[in-house]
Amino acid sequence: MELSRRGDYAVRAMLDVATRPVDRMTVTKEIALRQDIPPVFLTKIVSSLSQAGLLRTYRGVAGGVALGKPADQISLLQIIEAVDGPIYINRCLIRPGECDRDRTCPAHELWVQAQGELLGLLANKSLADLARRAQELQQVPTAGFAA
Amino acid sequence: MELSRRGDYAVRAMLDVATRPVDRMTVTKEIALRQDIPPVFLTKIVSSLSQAGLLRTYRGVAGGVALGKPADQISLLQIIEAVDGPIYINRCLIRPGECDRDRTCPAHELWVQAQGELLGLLANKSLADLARRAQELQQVPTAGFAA
DNA sequence: GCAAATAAGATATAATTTATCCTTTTATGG
DNA sequence: CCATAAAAGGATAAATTATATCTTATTTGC
Repeated sequence: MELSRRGDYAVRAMLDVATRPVDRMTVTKEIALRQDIPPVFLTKIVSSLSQAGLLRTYRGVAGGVALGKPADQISLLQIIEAVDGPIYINRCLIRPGECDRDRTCPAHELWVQAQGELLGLLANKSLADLARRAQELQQVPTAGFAA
Repeated sequence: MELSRRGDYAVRAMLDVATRPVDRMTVTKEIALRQDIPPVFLTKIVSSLSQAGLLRTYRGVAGGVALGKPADQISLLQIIEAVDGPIYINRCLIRPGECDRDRTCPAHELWVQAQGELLGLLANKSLADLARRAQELQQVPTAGFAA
C-alpha cells in the first residue's frame, strides 16, 4: 500500500527537471544530488522515463536530460506507471478475470472504486501543476510573509 | 502501491464471519477453505484481528471465532490496519517530520490529499455495508433475474 | 485424560526492491 | 583523433518484506 522508492524518485526527478531553466540541460548526477536520490539508481529510472517518452536524454560531453514533452501533457500517473508499471491497489484488479469471485465479492467492488479515485487523482494532476505549485511554495517560505 | 495479501485475506475472512449465521461459531480452517486462504497463515491474521478487538476467539473443542463487535462498528480501515499497521501511500507520510522537504515539496501535498481520500473511503465503509452487499450479490447471480 | 480448537514463537522460503559495479556506447571540444 | 563527460545496459549484491510452515503451548468439553 506504499508507493515504491522508484516511483517517488521518478516524480521528484521529473519535478526537478521541470523547474530548471529550459536553456541549460540538467545532468542526472546533479538531480541525484539535489533530490537526494542514489545516483546510479537514478540512471535506471531516467532510462525508464526516457523509454516512456517523458524525458529526452542526450549523451556526450554536453549531454543531460530534458522533458520529453510539455509539462502540462505529463501526468503524475504517467510518471509512476513509466517506472513501476500499471498501478493496482489489490491483486484482484490486475486484469478482469484475475479473481474468480469477481462477480460475487463486495470487497472487489470497493477496490474498483478506490482504485478509480486514486488513478483519477493522479491522471488529472500534471507535472505543470506541480511545477507551478513549487514556485508558489518557494516564494512564500513561511506563513504569509514575503520579504 | 498494492494491498498486502494479509490485508486482503483479513477483509475476506472478516466478511466470511460476518455473513455466517450468528448462532454457530466459525472455525478458521473452514474460513480458509471457503475463502481460499493458506490455513496456517490465516491463524496469524486471525490473531492480529483478535488483538485489535475485531474478532473474539475461543479455544477448545467447541471453539472458533466470532465478531468482536457489531459489524456496523467495524470499518474496512480498522481491519486492514489491524493486520498491516498504519497505512501510508508514500514514505514521506509515515509521520510529520519524516521528510525534510515537507514544506516545500508540491508532491508531498499531493500524497497528503490522495492518502486522505483513500483512508476516508476505507474508514466510511463498514463490514456491515459489505455484508449487506454480499447478500444482494448472492440473490441476483446474473444480471437482473431472480428465480 | 483425550480430542479439537486457537496462540505464539521461531524460522524458513521466496520474491521484490533497492542499490551498486563494471563495461559499453555516444557525443563534444580541442 | 583523442580525452572527457555523459547516458545505457548487464550482472549482481544487499536489504527488506511478504508469505508460509513447523512446533509447542494452552484452553475447553466430554
